[in-house]
Amino acid sequence: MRIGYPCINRAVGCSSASTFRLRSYSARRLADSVASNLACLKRVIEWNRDRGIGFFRITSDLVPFASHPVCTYPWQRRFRADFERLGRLVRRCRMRISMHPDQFVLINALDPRVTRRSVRELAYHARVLDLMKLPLAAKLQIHVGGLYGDKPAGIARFAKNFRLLPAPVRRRLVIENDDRSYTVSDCLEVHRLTGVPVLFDSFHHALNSSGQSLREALWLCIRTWRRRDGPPMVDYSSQQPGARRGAHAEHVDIRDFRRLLAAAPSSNIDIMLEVKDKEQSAIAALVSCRP
DNA sequence: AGGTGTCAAGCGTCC
DNA sequence: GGACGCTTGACACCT
Repeated sequence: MRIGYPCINRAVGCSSASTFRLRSYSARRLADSVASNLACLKRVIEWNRDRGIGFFRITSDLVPFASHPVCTYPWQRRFRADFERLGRLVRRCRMRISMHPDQFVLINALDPRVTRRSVRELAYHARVLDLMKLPLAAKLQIHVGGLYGDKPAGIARFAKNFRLLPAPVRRRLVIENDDRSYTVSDCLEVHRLTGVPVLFDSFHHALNSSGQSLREALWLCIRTWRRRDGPPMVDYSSQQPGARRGAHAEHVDIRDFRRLLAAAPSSNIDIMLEVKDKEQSAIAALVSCRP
């Protein structure tokens, strides 16, 4: 089992997500940002490796505006060697990598222009993982998408558009149950139609349940992962006491976290802690698992 | 140097 | 119809 955290490391003292405003776009600005982001990403991966953290989500801001028409800079060619070096580092320490394109990415949008932009954005994410030469176990996780007042139609549209995705995207894509629209059962239906693995989010399941117990939902999702997809990924977070329902906790609640571990059928899963203090909670969770 | 309004993209919810 | 939240953090302009 590997434990990880998303995107930002507050301890290492640099950011791999530095960006700028669209108005300030220039080839120079982009190249400088990417160079600085990649240098920081290397430091973060080494930081994780040295502390036994084997799972990490790379920020979508690694290459700012990568899928925007304004970005004509050949960043893939310019930074090819840097991506390859990073990929070698990741593979050497057997680290698991994921990415999570943000809420604007909708495979099942009603507006075909939105879907088109989403595919471009997904292609950028897949390109990053491909440039690093990471195995297919390095995944892109998204939600099923918009509801538009008709869930069965939303699921059908996802399944239809999934088949049209470029292969580099399709083979890395996984879907995650979300906190208000598509439940674990809905995601399992999408899996039945498309074969796409389901990433179980324990907090979202608690907020937007389809009736299964934690254990049952976890097992059902785990079964959707094939060997080539790598160990099933799971997102974990908990409610911040006193905050808005759905607000992520400041720090991991170790007792709650252990409930998730106890529900798992084996240790062959990778768990991402979506907690505000990021690497600190990952370390705390790791320590709690040690005998 | 420090304060703060605002930032590419879309949905659903609440007012 | 508009503000807000979503993995929010940090950019960029203001004083």
